[in-house]
Amino acid sequence: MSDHDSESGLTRGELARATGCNIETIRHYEKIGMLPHPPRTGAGYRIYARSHAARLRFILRARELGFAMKDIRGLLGLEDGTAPTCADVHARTERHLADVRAKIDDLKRIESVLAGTAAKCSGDEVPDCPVLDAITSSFIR
Amino acid sequence: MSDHDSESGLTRGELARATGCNIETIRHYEKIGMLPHPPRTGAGYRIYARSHAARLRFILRARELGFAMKDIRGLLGLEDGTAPTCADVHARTERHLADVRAKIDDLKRIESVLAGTAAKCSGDEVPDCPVLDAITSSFIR
DNA sequence: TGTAGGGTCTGTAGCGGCTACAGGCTCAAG
DNA sequence: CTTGAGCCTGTAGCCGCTACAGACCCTACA
Repeated sequence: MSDHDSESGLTRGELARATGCNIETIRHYEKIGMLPHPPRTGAGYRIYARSHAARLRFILRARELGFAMKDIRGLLGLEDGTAPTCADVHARTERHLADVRAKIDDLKRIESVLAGTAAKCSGDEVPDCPVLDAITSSFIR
Repeated sequence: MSDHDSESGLTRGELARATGCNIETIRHYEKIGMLPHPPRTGAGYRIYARSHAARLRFILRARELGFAMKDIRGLLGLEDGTAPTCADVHARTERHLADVRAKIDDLKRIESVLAGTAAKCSGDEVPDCPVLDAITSSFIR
């Protein structure tokens, strides 16, 4: 590109490759305000700086950690426009941690039901199956 | 309703209450073929029999167990139109069980990251936060 | 200098799995 | 006969992307 001077910015595709993010997702995050509008070349190409890459990586890792989009917004200070305090972050993290633990418990219950019924299953070529019976009659929680 | 004779069928609302399912979801499941088209009254009201209720409960419980929609279709014999054999069900269940276990592992990793960083957090009214640092620099898996 | 091929731009539509209307009919109770 | 609840239909919206189509632009090579 015409103004790709030395080690300056990244194109959208380069940012995508650098972060492992889908290229379209970058545009999406910009549209919903998770990423700031980057400057553009004369021809309209987006040019991303290190700060954009850092922010995108932050979002992707928070996502990996299972934070909901609105929590990520909060962590980024996008809700009220001010950087969150450590106390804010702590509260949000504790809440999310509780959710994660609850989900682990749910899944463990599910696991035991599945493991228990699957073990009873003959694996035969018959239509009568203990797993189906278990789904038909078992209650979770 | 005019033909609500003794212990015959349920209306959509009654089925919803009887199963705990959202009333609109019932129509949705019919539309996507998870529930058969029920007979109708002269005025066009759906009338559900015991078999419909049983099938809907099956779907809801399979959903609680975390089965994906296409697996539920399989368990219901909707994929090839024939009742699944015990072997089919077993295979599907084992696959799902593996997914569940993988998800539990993921969440446990997430839990330990969150718990570890949250513990370091002062909870002060400052903007500098170890949780944010952790998200910025930690890699999952 | 021309051209081929990649990359990027925009807007819009689609995914799954529901959920929530609006606007009209029908039913049962008072 | 009226009132209010329930049901009918179709359609639109939700989230968080993802995938186009059709146009433009940039680089490399002949």
